[in-house]
Amino acid sequence: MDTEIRSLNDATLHYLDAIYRLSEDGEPATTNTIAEKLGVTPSGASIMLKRLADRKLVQLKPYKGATLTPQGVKIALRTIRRHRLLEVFLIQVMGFKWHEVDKHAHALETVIDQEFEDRIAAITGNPSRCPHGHVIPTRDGTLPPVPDVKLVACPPGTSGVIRCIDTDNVEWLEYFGQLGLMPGARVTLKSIAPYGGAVTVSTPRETMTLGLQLAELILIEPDKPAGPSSK
Amino acid sequence: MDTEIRSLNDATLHYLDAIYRLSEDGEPATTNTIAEKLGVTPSGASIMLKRLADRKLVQLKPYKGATLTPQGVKIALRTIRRHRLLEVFLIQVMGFKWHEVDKHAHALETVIDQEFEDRIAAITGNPSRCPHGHVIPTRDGTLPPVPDVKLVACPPGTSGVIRCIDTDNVEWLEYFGQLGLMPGARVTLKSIAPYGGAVTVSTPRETMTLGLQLAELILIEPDKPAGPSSK
DNA sequence: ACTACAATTCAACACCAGTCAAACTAATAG
DNA sequence: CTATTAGTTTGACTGGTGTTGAATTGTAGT
Repeated sequence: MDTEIRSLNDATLHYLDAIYRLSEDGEPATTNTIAEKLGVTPSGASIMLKRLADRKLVQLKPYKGATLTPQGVKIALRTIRRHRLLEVFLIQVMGFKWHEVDKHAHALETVIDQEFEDRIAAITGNPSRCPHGHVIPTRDGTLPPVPDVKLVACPPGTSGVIRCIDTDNVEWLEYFGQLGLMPGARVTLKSIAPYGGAVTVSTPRETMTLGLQLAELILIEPDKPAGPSSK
Repeated sequence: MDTEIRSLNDATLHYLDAIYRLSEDGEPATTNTIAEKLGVTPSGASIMLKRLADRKLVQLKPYKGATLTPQGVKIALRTIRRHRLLEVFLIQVMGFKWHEVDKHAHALETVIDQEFEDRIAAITGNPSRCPHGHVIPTRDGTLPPVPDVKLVACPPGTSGVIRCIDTDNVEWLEYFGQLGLMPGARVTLKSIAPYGGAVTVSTPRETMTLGLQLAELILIEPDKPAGPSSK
């Protein structure tokens, strides 16, 4: 192994993690959003970003935001792998609820070592996704692509299987859980009211209505059409 | 709960832990031994001790060593509880070997919270001792007394059950494990050669000879004499 | 009582991660 | 094209934990 030994302390890892997640959409992560996510002031984040840039972990365009360097990505993915494996472990082995695991995983992700990571992976059966459905990076630092699509981007009538509930908000997760909307559940999109209106979805058991903000968090794998029907 | 919130960071907890363990014999912990245990220079430890004294966590007699205040003891015992519970968990649930768990427990002991501690305690069945036999402090911060005595302090011929292997030395633990000398095992003290010589002990399976340094680490609960034989 | 030595503390400094308040962009509105 | 403003950076400082090296203290030996 190599990309390891240089003072990768807690703070550094949390910054890289945050930057990675904020720039998943392709846009650089801004100082403000990073600061908010980490609970520090923008000035603090700004200083820290400069330090990370000095260490070649992020590429910094002043006043424009930060993106990770390949080095930074590698380290971030390792932390994210540990976070997500820990989440699986905390539910499978320790009996936590799916809305409780994020904070524990966050605390643990920077203190476990490779040996511990490997052990968790083995015990949990090398899962490919975390309990919320996020893909777990592989040990060698790659992130397998997935066919997930936003439920609300599908035409009404679409059915499929939920693959991910894309949030770490505790209350929302608990709510989704109560509704039975979690990875593995079958859903059908009934309708989307226009202009940010309510979204109606049904599971085999019930039909329910969600605000768009929540509905947008649902990622599904749509059913394959029965045959090779074109058009 | 109360004794909690004031910046009890990593370093503080590790110091209190170290001081507690070094002063278990009644003697104050010296600056040098603390420094050595924590891997810092004596000057660093000295400074830190003063700070801990300012916070009323240790009582400091300059040039003479440090002992914990009741406050400090309480916090130290909580950390030690977490450490030892983690050790049990790491073996029982995660399948680590008994000589591997100390370092992992050390890394984790300062980051888990009360909820996590309670969960581990529940999963492991509220054990009263760690895998090496050290007593686990109770949740309310008391340390139940135990009847352990040093094997080498017993007269030759004494039989009993090993209750504790009192070291965290990885190699030694591994060696003890290979010999089957671990808590729960029956042993009989055969002989102790004078002037720090070899100690011969036997288990139901075999007879073996240990250096005094190792033999001193074995704590047993001697068999009760068959009846109320006086003398 | 004096000396020698080890243990300890002190002084000065360094590093990291943060704060607040002030200065500075970059983009937008008029 | 300037004025405003939201977002960002800088400067000066703080708190926490360390280091090195010099000064100090305690203790044991003669």
